[in-house]
Amino acid sequence: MQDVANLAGVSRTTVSFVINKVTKGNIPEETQQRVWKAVEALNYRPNAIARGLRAQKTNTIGFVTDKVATTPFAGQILQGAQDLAWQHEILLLTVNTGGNQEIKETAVSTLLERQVDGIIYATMYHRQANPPQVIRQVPAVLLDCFVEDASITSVVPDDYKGGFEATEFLINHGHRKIGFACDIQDVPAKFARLRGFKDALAKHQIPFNQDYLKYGMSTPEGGVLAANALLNQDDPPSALFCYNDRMAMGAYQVAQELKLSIPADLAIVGYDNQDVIAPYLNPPLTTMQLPHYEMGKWAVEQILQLINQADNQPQIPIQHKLPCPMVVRHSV
Amino acid sequence: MQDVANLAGVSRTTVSFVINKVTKGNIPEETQQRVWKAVEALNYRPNAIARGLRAQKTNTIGFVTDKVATTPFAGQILQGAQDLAWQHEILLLTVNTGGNQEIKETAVSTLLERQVDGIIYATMYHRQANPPQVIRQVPAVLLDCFVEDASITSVVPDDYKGGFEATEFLINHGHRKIGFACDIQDVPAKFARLRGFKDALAKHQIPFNQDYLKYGMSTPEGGVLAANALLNQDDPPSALFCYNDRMAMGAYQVAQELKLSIPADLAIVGYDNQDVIAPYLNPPLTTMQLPHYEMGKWAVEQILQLINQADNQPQIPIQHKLPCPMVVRHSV
DNA sequence: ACGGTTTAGTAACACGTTTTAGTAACACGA
DNA sequence: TCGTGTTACTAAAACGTGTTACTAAACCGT
Repeated sequence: MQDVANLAGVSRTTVSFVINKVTKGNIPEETQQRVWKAVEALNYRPNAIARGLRAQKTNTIGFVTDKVATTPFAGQILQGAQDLAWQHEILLLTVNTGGNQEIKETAVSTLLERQVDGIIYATMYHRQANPPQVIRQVPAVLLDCFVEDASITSVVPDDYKGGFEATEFLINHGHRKIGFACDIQDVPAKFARLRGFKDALAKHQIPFNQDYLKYGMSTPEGGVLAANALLNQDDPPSALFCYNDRMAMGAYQVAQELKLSIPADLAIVGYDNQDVIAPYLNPPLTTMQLPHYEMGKWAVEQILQLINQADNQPQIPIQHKLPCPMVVRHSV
Repeated sequence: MQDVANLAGVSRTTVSFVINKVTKGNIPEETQQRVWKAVEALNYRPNAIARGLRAQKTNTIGFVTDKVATTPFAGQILQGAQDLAWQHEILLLTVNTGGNQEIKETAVSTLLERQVDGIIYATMYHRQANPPQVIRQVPAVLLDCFVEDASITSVVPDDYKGGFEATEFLINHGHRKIGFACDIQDVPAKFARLRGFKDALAKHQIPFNQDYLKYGMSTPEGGVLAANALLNQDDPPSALFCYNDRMAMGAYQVAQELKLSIPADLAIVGYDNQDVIAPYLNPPLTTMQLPHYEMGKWAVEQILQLINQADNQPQIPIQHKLPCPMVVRHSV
């Protein structure tokens, strides 16, 4: 910067004013030109580290994930977060913990050492989480997870509404006998989707039938299991709502074995809109899309708000839900 | 830091010596204890930004990707890079450009402004790339891509060897009539795998048959196209090597339509080991795994080496290839 | 007692910015 | 001629570290 100042024949202060477009510096156009020429000539690039030290603000957001590799959704979350951050000239410092509790703690500490302006704490499926306490020292948003006492702003998919709409979609296509191939694990998404399922039935005066609710692991194998249980009974359902696309994949297999044609003999709706599965099943699967990209964006948006009002008295933390839009293909 | 010094009754210098374990400071054990107590009591956390400014080293590596969301591989690359970086207390500053050339330029500039110690430039499939020139101002490694003149260190999958081994695996299982469902696009991976395919045939004195080489897009639809062309001819192949798992998925569909049972009537080998496809096809697909995780690790390893010898005269850039291990399932 | 060495520590500068407070030079009106 | 206001600019103090060069005291061997 001193070199630029020398070349332009001004002081460092003036260079700073010009570069940062500080108008109250009152720098005439002609001088500004001189400075820019010098910047150009010397290929000068301001040092963001020094700037961060002085400004006490690094334009960096920490992004903590549990498992990034084992899920195809991570990329979408990250992309949403980055796209919005980029617009505000903010970069993401990413750490993933592999679910290891100790690493979680040190990850957040490390990010704080690096003076990030905020932290996004993301999990790869909708669940309750226990982020380290130190995360509260800085604006934070939980993504795809939440804390029990709702004391930290969080954003998750609206699984209830998704379950409701998926079911209603089947009803609106004339189905009355609708089975639910449900995840056997106790996760928030399961309970919400199941409630949505039941409420949609109730809304249309369809009694809930316990025989139309079967469980399996949230894998293709689990889908085979649940679909077999659902379809191999007297008076089987004519439509299946599957907890996720992988279970739906299993249901497709069962349908094929039973010589049921989709959607003529059996309608199927999945969940997740997993991009390597749903479009490539035969026929392509109608499913509910998880708003990963949108959650990423929302989280950054919210962090920015929190940062910009950080000095004011703390707002009460928002618990936000984003809708899961339906992707209609050909399985209904 | 001053507060810690006051509480421990020493100077800032001493605190710095203790925290950084600078032995030539000659600080006796007892004083060190006092300092650590004070650090603990005040919950002091060193400011990595200030440290970075002073040390002219930020322990940060920039990670530039083209498209992270549209591929399930991104997570594995990132994970590999992060795992190794974390061991060295280095964090990753990630930017993804969406393939936009202008964003590429500013992305690298932004990273340089932030004084990253090195830059990894990753693409999501093996190809030639044109990273911005400014990337050369700092240790850099290309991941899954390369520049024409080999002037930047790079790491890519060994597609030739992968194609060779996949083909030889089929030969060793008794197949002589082996078809290749090949990508129609001109990408480096295609040429390398095809060369591997031909060389494996040659090694075993099997003449290359032009009718056993058919093209299609690298999608399930493309797989259907190529597999149909390969199988609907007189004397069709008894085994198929597919350019990737998605094309293999299409081949499975064709096999089903032709009532060919896999692997009895038709053996299939894929490529990529895409985790939501390969294990869930019926039967599970034998395929070549792309070394994404390993490439991530290798890139960081290499960057660290480059950083630690940055003052010496420049080494000649390495062009590294990592093997694609075979994942044997039940399609052969 | 004395010179030299070790021990235990500190003062002060440097890293590259931003920003506050201030100053010369000049214009203008009375 | 003087006071006031504006314009164009700068000196210097932060921001929080790491490190070099230095010192005062204690110790040691002769």
